[in-house]
Amino acid sequence: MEAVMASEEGCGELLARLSDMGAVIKALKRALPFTGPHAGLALLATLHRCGEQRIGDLAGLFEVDLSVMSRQVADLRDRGWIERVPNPNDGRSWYVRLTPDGTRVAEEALGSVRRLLVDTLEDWTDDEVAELSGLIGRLRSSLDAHRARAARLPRTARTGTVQAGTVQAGTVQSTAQTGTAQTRAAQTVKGH
Amino acid sequence: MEAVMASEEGCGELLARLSDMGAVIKALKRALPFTGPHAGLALLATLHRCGEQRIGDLAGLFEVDLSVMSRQVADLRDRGWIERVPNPNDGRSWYVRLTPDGTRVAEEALGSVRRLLVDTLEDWTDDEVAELSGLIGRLRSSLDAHRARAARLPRTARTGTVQAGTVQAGTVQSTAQTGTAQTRAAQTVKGH
DNA sequence: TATTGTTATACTCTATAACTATA
DNA sequence: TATAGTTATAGAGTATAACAATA
Repeated sequence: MEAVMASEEGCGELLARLSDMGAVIKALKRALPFTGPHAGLALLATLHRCGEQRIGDLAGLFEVDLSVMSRQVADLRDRGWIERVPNPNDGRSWYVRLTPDGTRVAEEALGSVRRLLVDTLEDWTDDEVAELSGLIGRLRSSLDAHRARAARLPRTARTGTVQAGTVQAGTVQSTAQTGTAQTRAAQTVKGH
Repeated sequence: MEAVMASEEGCGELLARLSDMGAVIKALKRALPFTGPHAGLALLATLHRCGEQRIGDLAGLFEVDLSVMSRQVADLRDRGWIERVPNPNDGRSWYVRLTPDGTRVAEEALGSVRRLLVDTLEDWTDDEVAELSGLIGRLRSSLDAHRARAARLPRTARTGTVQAGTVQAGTVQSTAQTGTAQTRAAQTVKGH
């Protein structure tokens, strides 16, 4: 046993901290003056950050069932904050993107939380914040990679729903971070 | 503007990662073979780690309303995993602690997630895991401190419910980590 | 009068299953 | 036959408010 690998002790401590993290997220949500479903705000934020996405990919990104994302999208559409555009390459799927109204709402709400966070982290350096962001990002990558591994090897073949959505989620994040989003033109409709 | 303080850019990035963290937590919960309410497992874990606690303190620790914690405690009590003991110093409040059955359930479930985490973090060093744990813990401390600041200064006095619960939460965690938990003897009952 | 905890009620988020439409 | 998405339904989890008991 070398001392380098992640130990059960270390992971036990991390587990306890994940509970803290859940509490922090809850507290931030509560402090947020946002007139709408809070789950929807996270969706707006992602669309604002990463550009238009397919509903299934968004479901994978947020680790929720496709039906849940479908409902959230419908809700935000009713509020006029997002719109669906047909996928020219596949008549079954849709791309979802912010409307101008949705962009405004997203920017206002995000600005508000961001300022709250800046105030909260008054004694943090930007490097420390970036370090935390980086480690969380890596945690998610590790999780996705682990599930990809588990999906390749194990007990006979699976349908692949979960893994596909999840692995794609990581991809979406990465491309979005490097600015590749907002590709794919709109129309060429078909049915819908 | 020095370059050290936490910037809006850095906090915006962290915000996006918090969403990732929410997804990770959801995924871990789902992967968990636990026959019971998942919110309850977090509660068992805390009692196992920190020893007996008052219901109100647990509510603050998890950032939920007292009524929510009361219901969760009742549920776990119905399952025989926790029990309440009267607080000899205050007839209104109760301490909650694991039963032997609850201890077993908690250890089994926690061991399972811990092993999953060890597998997932196969390319992390123990130091990196500790670094992430530390930063998350500090994030929570900063949030609590910020709310304590906000509660001291602002718009007239408040009742203090939120702050009290929250600040105490931090205290509970710290003492527990240094092994001070499991203090306070049981009985001397009164009414109940 | 304030605080600890419980209970009733309602609302949000979520998953499962059955369905439609397209590939 | 498989996949993308929708809808119906049910189950967690949560907050608000009204309540009881103790400080």
